Amino acid sequence: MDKKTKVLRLMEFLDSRYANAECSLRHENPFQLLTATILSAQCTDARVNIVTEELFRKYPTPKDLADADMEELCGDIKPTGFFRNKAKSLIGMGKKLVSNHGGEVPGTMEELIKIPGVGRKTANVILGNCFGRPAVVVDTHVKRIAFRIGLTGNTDPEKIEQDLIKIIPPERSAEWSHQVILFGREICTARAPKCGECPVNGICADYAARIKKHFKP
DNA sequence: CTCCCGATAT
DNA sequence: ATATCAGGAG
Repeated sequence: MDKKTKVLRLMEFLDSRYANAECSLRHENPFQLLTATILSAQCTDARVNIVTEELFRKYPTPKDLADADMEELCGDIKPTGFFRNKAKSLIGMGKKLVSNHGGEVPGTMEELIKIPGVGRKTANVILGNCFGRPAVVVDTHVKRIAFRIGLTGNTDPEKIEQDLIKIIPPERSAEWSHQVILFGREICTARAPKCGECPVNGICADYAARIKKHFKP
């Protein structure tokens, strides 16, 4: 089965199961989403949302983050893990927005990835959710699922992004990313994927390999 | 490539 | 006990 057929069937399933999928990081503006996304590295969205509830009250603007005390900010975000790296990133991000972008979140990939703590994944979250731009978000779930199904043979996130851009309709790429992430949390999990109850196991290269391995004549 | 790191599920 | 969670920097 070719990739385009797989993507078509996958999207059909995703639309039926996860209609109107939205960003699961709680936010009210681009600055808040950027903050939450930086915190979301190797951490569940649910935990980020717990932390940001208070964080957004304490640091409502980029300037507030720019002026934040390092030790205090570490304490504020500690439950999300990697807190020293993330605190440094958030302060650097605040300073960058104030000094280079008039306190606003920029809307291009080129500018976004120059911000401390922001790589292509985080940049695509912002472009897709705040600017309505085509954006395939290659996070741990998208990476795992694209590889399992056989939509890519690459393991490098940027190459996976390039592979997916060719086969996902641009106007739907942002929502597609959300849907795949929900699918990854619920069914196609990293540790023990629920292949038996997976509605799209028929298009999955990894599932086919598992079946073949278990079936020994 | 390694390091960063707390919380949760398995 | 260990793998994993909306990764990025050096």
